[in-house]
Amino acid sequence: MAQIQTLSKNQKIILDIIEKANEPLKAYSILFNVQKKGIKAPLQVYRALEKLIKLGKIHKVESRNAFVACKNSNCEISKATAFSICETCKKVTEISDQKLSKYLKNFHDKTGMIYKKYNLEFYGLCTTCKRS
Amino acid sequence: MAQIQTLSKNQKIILDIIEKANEPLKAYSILFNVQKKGIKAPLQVYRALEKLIKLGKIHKVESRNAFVACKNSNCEISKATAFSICETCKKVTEISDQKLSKYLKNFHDKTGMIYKKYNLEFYGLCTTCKRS
DNA sequence: TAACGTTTGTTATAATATAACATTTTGAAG
DNA sequence: CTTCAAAATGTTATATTATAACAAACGTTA
Repeated sequence: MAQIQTLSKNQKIILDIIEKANEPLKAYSILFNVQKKGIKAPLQVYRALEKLIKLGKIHKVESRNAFVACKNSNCEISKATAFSICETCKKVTEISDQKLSKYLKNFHDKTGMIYKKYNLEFYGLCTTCKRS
Repeated sequence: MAQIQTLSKNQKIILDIIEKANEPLKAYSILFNVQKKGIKAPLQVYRALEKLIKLGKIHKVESRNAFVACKNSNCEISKATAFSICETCKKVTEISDQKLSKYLKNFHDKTGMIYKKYNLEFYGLCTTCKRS
């Protein structure tokens, strides 16, 4: 809550739109939505997005080039994200599974590489689309 | 081996370049590389890439918009991919870890969604960059 | 050969993202 | 309160990534 105060004008406007959407938004669709509020250029949107990602307020769904609000207070500043994506209805949901995140946080391979961050995207059929 | 025979001319050319590269290649850098071989348009490259992905010969590294040859005979036709990405030197390696892939293949969340596919990207520091 | 799916070739354009530069706002330190 | 630096803004231009739409050729296999 205190942190929201530190957001700038553009950042607030754009976070607000992303939070109110019930689906990931594309940068240019955000741009279209905020033009009435005086944000005219792509770069203004991309800059706000970049900052919001750094703050962990939003995530980028990489395989969709879309941006979604973080529903998980435990994302640890955008370091660890997992999504489920329905290939039929395109619905994207942030997965919040303690076991999964613990498993991945502790994962290390043979090479000895240090992992600071990950992004996981599952694709499949959601329960609604499964039925039909 | 038998399968490689069924690849078309463009598909072979493009797979060959991706396999010989020791890093993920961007579509337009592939395009640049094959122009001497008569492939002139982006669409020719993208079409071949799409097919090669379907066949599991290559993968797309989503967060990089780049394409890399599959080093894993057990990717099951591109259904399950995991990469490690060094944020310093940008090196991308396909992770081949039985336990990890088994864990993710069997993962299911509360929603009951069926997962047919996933893509996981770890970001961090590789051993070489760690030292310096 | 006829019919079909796949691949190719081509032009044009859509969609996504960043470079470069000038200016303004903000917040903390003196 | 002023000054300074960091952050944010505004703007134009351009780079990068990807697909639409259409016509033609190829390769099976009936």
